[in-house]
Amino acid sequence: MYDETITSVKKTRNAQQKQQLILQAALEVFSTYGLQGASMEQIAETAGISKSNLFYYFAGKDDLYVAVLSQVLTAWLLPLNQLEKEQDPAQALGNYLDVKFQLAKDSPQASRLYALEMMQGAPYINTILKGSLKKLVQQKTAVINDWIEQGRLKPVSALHLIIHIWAVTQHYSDFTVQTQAISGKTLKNKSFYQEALATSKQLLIESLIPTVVEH
Amino acid sequence: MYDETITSVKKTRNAQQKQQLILQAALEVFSTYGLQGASMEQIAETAGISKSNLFYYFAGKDDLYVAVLSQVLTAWLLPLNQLEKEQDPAQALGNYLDVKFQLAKDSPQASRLYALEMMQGAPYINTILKGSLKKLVQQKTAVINDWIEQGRLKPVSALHLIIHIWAVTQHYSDFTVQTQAISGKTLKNKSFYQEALATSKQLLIESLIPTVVEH
DNA sequence: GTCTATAAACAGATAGAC
DNA sequence: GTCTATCTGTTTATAGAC
Repeated sequence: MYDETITSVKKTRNAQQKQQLILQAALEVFSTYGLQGASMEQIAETAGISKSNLFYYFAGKDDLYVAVLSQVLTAWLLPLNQLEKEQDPAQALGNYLDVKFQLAKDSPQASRLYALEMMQGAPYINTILKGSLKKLVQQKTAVINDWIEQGRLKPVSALHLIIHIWAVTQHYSDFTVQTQAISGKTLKNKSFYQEALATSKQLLIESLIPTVVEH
Repeated sequence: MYDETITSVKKTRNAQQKQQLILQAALEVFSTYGLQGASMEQIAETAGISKSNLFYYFAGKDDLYVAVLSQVLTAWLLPLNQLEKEQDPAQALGNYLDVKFQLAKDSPQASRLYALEMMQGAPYINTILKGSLKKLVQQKTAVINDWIEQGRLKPVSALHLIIHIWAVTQHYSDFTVQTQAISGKTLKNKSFYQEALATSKQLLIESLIPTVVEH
């Protein structure tokens, strides 16, 4: 009886660990070759298991893809939740840029997978985009517009400001090869990282902070 | 004799037209599914010809891909050449943004193909990036730095400014689905196009134009 | 849970008739 | 130049032994 319990707990733990192992391997392969370009064999190999064993854990290629994509999507959209109108605009937006740049540097695979899914028309997450993401963006553009009305931020299109932040962070992550080719550096280089982040803050945030006029 | 000449001219013309037709179809399919995800069958189908006929015009999948990619690469990097230090900074940079936004709107497939190639490590054009693109960027960062030294532009990292412009234009093109999902609009919508472009100019260019101080 | 073997479909590419 | 037929390898997915 004791043994059974212990064994079953162990198995559950192993199963969960193995699932995470598979998801990690799948992220690696899917983010490199895309959904169509990736093969289950390659994913199994990367995870260090057999192909048929992989099919034991996930019913099919699509199932596995959706599982990986869901994880990425959550991590990707979470940081925007932090923006609140009670905060100082420069601080809040600066913090958001910080977090997004961190993600761009530390999770290039997640970034690429997200981009690949978007570029193929987001067939698996279109409903989520039109649902919770749209709602989230509406809330946060309201926050930014609030700042503008209070004179704490210069007039700017809130929607396009958010898009610009997404564009830049996504680009530094997804176009590493191009950046590396023309500059020899990537976000992994500390001074390059600081320079990129500083330029983003200068252009996308500081330029929007009203200059206090003394009387 | 007359007939032969006419026939051969016709055939040449047809062959060229057909090659262009194939390249167009290939761009469509490659940009949607990526190199690995695309199939020669699908490309042939899109072009309205048989698979074996496609193999008559292009030796293999890679050959066709490189042909398409070369066309895109040329169109993609050409506009940057226009930047010259004799120009007015606001005008020159504004014009560059105009052209890049036009491309983003009118050539979403080329944009996507370029992005896909980058995201997969640019295996087919890495040498070009490290060669002529790097050289081009060095020339143009020099132009921007010249403007800054002359006090015609506020201090900013020239390299990262260029990267920011690339990031934004690429994003509006490649992430159309996301933009559409959250706003209901794309660059095809005139007012949305104007708003996006205006915001980019505000953040990436106008914020860098020195305010003339009267004495 | 994990393996070997294999089915079934599909992909890139070629041969050869017309 | 274009077609049909086909070869060859790869891919998703399953059956069944252990």
